[in-house]
Amino acid sequence: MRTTPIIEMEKRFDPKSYESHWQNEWAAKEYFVCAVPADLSAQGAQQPYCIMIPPPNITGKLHMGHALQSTLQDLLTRWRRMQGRNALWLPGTDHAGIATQLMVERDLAKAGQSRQDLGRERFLERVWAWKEQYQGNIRKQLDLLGASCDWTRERFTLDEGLSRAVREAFVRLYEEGRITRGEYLVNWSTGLDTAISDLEVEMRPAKDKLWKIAYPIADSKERVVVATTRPETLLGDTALAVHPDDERYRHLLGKQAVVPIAGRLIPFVADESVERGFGTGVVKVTPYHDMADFETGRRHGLPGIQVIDRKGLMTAAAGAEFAGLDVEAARELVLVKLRAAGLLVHEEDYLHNVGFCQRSGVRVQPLMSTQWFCDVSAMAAQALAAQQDGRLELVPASWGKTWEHWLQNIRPWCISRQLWWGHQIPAWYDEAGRCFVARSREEAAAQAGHDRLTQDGDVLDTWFSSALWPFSTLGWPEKTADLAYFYPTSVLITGFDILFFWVARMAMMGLHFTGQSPFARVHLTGLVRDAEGVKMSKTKGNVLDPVDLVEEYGADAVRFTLALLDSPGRDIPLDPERMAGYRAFGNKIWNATRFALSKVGDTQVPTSIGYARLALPERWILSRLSETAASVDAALEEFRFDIACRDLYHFFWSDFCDWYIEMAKSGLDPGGERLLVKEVLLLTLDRALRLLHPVMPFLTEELWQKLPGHEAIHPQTICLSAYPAPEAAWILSSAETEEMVRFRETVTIVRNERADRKLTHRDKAELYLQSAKSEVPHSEVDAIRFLTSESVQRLLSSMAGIRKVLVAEPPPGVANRHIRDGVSLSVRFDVVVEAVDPEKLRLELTKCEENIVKVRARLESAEFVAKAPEAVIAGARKNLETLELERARLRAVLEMDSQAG
RNA sequence: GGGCGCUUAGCUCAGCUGGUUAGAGCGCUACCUUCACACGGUAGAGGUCCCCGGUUCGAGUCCGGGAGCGCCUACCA
Repeated sequence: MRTTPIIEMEKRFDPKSYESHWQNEWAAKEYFVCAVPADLSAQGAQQPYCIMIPPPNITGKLHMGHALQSTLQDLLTRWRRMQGRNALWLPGTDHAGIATQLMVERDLAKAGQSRQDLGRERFLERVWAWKEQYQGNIRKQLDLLGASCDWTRERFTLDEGLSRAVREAFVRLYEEGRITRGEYLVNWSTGLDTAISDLEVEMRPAKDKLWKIAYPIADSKERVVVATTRPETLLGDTALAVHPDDERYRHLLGKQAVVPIAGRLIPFVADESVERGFGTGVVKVTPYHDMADFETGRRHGLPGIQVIDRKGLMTAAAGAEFAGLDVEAARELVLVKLRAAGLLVHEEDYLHNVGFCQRSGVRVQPLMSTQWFCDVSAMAAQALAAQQDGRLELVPASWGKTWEHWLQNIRPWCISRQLWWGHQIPAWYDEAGRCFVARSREEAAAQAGHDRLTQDGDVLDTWFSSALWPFSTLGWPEKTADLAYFYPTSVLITGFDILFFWVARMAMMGLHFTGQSPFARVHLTGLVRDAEGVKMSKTKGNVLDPVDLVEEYGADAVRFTLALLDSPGRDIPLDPERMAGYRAFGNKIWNATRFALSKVGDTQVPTSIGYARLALPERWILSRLSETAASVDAALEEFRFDIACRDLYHFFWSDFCDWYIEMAKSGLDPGGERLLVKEVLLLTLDRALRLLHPVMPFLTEELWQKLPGHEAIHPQTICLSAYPAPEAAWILSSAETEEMVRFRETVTIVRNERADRKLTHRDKAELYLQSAKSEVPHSEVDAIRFLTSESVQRLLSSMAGIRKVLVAEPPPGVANRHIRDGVSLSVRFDVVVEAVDPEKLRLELTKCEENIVKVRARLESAEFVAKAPEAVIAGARKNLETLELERARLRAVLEMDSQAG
């Protein structure tokens, strides 16, 4: 027999000492590389499980949101992999059109250059060089977090394969008549010099002014007053609108107004969109510079006049003295002239919502422009139906209404962008201006009958390629084995902030092109905020960097914290203090393992256990282990990562460390050995580490590899070992559960008595037991027999400092008498003890009496007794009994102490 | 204007289909350097569950109304 072996483990764990080692090892051994099974019909063929990473921007750095989502994706992937699924987590990056182009342009600007100086071709070379430089960053950061991606399948949205998918999708949608090219009023960003989609417009309150301007009526002395926030656009007015039922203005219908300054005559139109109560009830209509007016103009067949150009400058159509002025200057000049003409009636401060370009921050300028549009109405109906009939489940389900509302009110998607970095639109024009949409230049030439073609200079909205991500990454439009096997994917995890940008569009495209929802379930996470709940932003300086956090707390603590804080439908306030707490949890796991290894000698991790030979403490921890395995599984099935982590934490720290290891100690002592304690210790530790592995992969691998005989569980790695399943046979019987409760209560009573007297664990005590009633039912005999048994006495000795358990009347002077299930327990300390603080006792007594009143009142209510279920009534009765006994004890202690004092 | 969510201990949050004296982490207090762990142990203090009303034997939990906060959405110029 070996005595205490030397365990070469530090007292404090140090994540840095092993995290990168294991990440390298896992990558080198290709544990996470997935393959389609050769024979899908074979018995025991693995079921696929697939998650597509929401591709981070290629030039980007991972932020806390990525860290959160990656943690959850990895957690699910590792869990399913251990459950035996062929689990693929496919990584990749997004070319992020505008974001990336802006970064490179900013870099160019430092050298005093613009992209136009370089020209399209050389500029794109520059961007590709950037891409090469940054590509590896994302992987490095995911590796740091412990991500178990299959990097052999890494994809990039501008890869040849994905680009082919983009062209294919575009051409098919064009052929179906869903994609069209035309001139419409679009959201124009003068900051980016491109059109943007509705989603990229951010509505923000802006402090403006509301001006009231008088328009003379033609052939009349009358004037009509109009309210506007944009007087400069009156140069492009083509009508004035009033509500059809507005008595004040009915007589004007059919007449004409004179546009101030411009002098043009414009008609009055009656339109129901006009709010009679706002302003004067008369609206100027500028179809080419206002979204609402565009619609009004269409309804009434009004022409439009473009007075502002794509740079935000006034056009010649605005008049010679305005042409070339920017909007602000033009406004001032218009106001000066109106004042001079006596037509400016009123001016007031005005707060209203205005559209800003999300990316560049400038005010969006509605502008007439020729763009490509995708009519998504039919696809939206599909996406809506999929959600409603359950093919696509949103978690939390509360997002359903938002989903419905957006899809029901969807408008055409402007998909062209006046940028260079991205998928160039697969449309070619000949000298005659004819347009040929085709999969390649050759195909377009074949259509045209000649090769004198120029490709459309615009690129597609980045989200167009992202929308194809779940299947373009698997080889679509080819009918690949990957696509057949892994598609549709199992789960999507992403932030609610891109529900429309990305999730809805993937659903639409996926359903349209493959006939299947691209994912069965979508888990939408909240936003990661700072400790005070404030949104992280560079300007506020409260941004936490996942890389820094991993450096400080270790990846496992970061992961555990993020997963634990992910409660459904809630944002995540991230306090680094909290991470320190879960780093301590890592240390706890480390030291529990260290303890076990120092005690088990040559014992190997058992693969099965002789359950019938086990004593109560061993049975109890196996029962808790089994319950935990069940609850963690159930929680993960529902994406309740918070519950899963809490249960694991509680099981490991409270059940395993605080109770089981303490109980195991006496069972390991020479002379008092219980059967199979070492085996159970190792078995529990092995399974606990495996249960924890999906959320804390590094620590668990490091420790699991140290367990003697772990190779029998899996020859190589915990990553591929089986996830522990609940064992129904290990659940304690109710009689055994009662015994365990009794034992724990007894320990707590003794500890309380000791603490009340400010004694230390060195002050030993005797425990006196008696039946509390004159007649002694069986259960109490059992209870006393249990508490006086040798094994329990040994446990009470090591855990509660009880020297001896006696069945006898406590000696005089011992007033404390706790009654539990008909057994009275009194603790007598060896040392002369101080009286318990009477103030505290009186407080307890008061509380106790209040409760007695409450419970008694309930039991005396006839209705309660008549209508409440049996169990609840019995519970209340028992409760009352316990409270009354407690009251008696407190009174006795108080009385005795007062006599003594 | 429409929709959604939140309001529970000093802080950040759990509380499933209503059922004993409402929980966790951190923080706080007291005692303990006990041979796995001071990133520890034991014990403890701390809450009119936002307000009002209703249903019920019983409401943090269900229903109605209100207040405050947050987010999404929207053609009152």
